[in-house]
Amino acid sequence: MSVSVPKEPDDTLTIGDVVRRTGVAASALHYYEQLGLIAAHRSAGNQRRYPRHMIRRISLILVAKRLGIGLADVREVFATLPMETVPTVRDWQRVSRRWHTRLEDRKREIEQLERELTGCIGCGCLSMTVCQLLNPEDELGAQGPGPRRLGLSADRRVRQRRELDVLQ
Amino acid sequence: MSVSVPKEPDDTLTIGDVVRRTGVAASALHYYEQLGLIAAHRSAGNQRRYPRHMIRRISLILVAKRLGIGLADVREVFATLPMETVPTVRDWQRVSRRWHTRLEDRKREIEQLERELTGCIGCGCLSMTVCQLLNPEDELGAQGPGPRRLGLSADRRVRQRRELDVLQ
DNA sequence: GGAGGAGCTGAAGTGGGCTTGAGATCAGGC
DNA sequence: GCCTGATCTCAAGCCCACTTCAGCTCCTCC
Repeated sequence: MSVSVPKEPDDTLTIGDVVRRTGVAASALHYYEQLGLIAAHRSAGNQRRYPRHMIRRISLILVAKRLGIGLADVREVFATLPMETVPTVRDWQRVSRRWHTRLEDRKREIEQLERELTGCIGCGCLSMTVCQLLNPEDELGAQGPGPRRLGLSADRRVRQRRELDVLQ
Repeated sequence: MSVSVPKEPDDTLTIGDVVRRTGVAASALHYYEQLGLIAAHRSAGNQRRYPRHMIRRISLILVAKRLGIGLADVREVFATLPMETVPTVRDWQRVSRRWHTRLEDRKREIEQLERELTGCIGCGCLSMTVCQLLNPEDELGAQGPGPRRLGLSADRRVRQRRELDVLQ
């Protein structure tokens, strides 16, 4: 805003520049701005002018997407990062460690599923004897009226949390 | 339909039974039916009556969900399974192997990300020297006008399909 | 035979992460 | 000064996997 640094033309990027450099569509950038994930100064004619370091924020958003992290969560993390300046190495380490943990959780989840699935291939699960994946109806029925569910709720995000609950 | 087996009351399940046994909401079952993933006979009063083996299909849908597989893909796989009878061990092995492959792909993806992220934590990426994750703008800029993107497509589903395309 | 819970249909709503469209303004090269 | 392409805003639309709702019928038990 009232930064004393004079804005030279090379100092900032137009939205088109950012689109070309990141591959993120202008409409997505608008959307991220709406969510408060990124910000831009405006030209005299009300056009967005991005400081160069904003590219890094956008890169982080893209990383988060690859990690399967929702924008709401990204927002939370970004709330701790400076919007007007380049984040420090410490900032980045904090974020990347946090996301690394997430990643490991997801990996553990997948490995669990993999074990179950591998077991199933071997055991010929359709006989429904000891399969963990295809929870047999008969056992369910035999367990009485208590609703022993398969433990999978509707929403993906909720589901992931549940599985984490189970695994930890 | 014109199956000669007499329908004894115990032979089929009401939608409520299925809900209790699988934990899947009735509305979701309606939806799956709409998509052709499951089917039910109807009572004289137009109520759904599920053959017992339909529980297995539903279990498979739940497994697919845990694997992050979309219903469209499930549908594709289900097209090769018998709707009116219990699938064979071979059928199940085919499906589970297919999904197992998927799972491994996803795991490899995560491991790749993990490596990148770990590397980044160590290298202090904010200096933007050799980071694979935070693709430095300067390098991009130095590479000339060619749109060297970050290589991350918009949609998760599209991305998954892309990966399949690449891997198969 | 009556009460009340279970089930039916079709349409609309939800949420995340955007895209598309309309209609207008801005920026920069000739 | 003009033309063209870039950009602006706001609203609406889209896809997926469901859920919710309204208004009605069915089934079971007493």
